[in-house]
Amino acid sequence: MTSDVRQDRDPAESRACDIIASNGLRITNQRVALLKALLESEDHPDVVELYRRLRASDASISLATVYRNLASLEKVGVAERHCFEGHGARYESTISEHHDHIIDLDSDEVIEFQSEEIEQLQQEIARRLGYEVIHHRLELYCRKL
Amino acid sequence: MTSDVRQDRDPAESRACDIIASNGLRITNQRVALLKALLESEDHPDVVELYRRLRASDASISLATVYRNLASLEKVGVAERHCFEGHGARYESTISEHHDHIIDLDSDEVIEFQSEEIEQLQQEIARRLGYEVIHHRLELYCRKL
DNA sequence: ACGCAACTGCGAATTAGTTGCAACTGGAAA
DNA sequence: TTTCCAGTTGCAACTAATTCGCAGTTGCGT
Repeated sequence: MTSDVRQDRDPAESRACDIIASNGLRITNQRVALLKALLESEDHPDVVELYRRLRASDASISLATVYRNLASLEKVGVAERHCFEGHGARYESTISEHHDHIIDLDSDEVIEFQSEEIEQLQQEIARRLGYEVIHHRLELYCRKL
Repeated sequence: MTSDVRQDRDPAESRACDIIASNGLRITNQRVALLKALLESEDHPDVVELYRRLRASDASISLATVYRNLASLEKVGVAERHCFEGHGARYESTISEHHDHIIDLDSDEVIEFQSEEIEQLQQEIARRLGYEVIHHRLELYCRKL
């Protein structure tokens, strides 16, 4: 191999690799390439789009590997799968801050937002019903004003 | 036909039929049977489960018809499709009050709740970002306390 | 350097949902 | 009520999305 997988310049990448490794998964070239692709993505790419981007630098990576690694990264909590209405599965890394999504119904654009206030209300509601929130998912389907 | 489709005893059913008809869709036996199945469901059945329930009273209904009618009912706003994590598509009728969902991660049970406060916060956040909320989706993945 | 379980590419298989088509049927108009 | 036809249906074939088996490869602990 010509590139050394362990050169973790990006702190987010290094952090993610620690999580991956500490879950007993190996740091493979394909895995790291996928991780990088996710970390670099400003958008919320679907599986085939990620596959396309990865093939740009590694023509031999297979779609099955992309699927398998997305599942692995999701399992250890490094990636998140979204299934917005009317679309297939889309992914993003979860290394940055947690956020929820606004989906522009006209342009399909996805905008991220955070609200500590909503998160607290969610926990309060759950607690009132005898539950603890492990994670959540909030999608606002919107149109421009 | 032995049963008259127009005998709308249930006001919810009758209301839904009005919406369906006013959207140019026909009130067919299969459609009404599906609607009834959804209105009667306390749970959030998936497509095959609905198919199973419908076949109990009409052995000739086809899975394709169930798929097509679920899409129709969703399009006119009478049914809602959910895609909770780790599960396939599940449906419920939207004739009753709007609500969001708590998903019990251990039992897969789904609990419904409402929060006017959260809804208002959502609208406020969207407005601040230049958007109007058309509809939304909030899922709390929880464990019992 | 060694050994082996984890991982990978490939293509076949599976699952979920859609579609073409000929026959059927609501329901509006006559 | 009768007619008429676009909307609807069952069936089977089909597509898209995802998973799986397998043989060969490769991280990485020792």
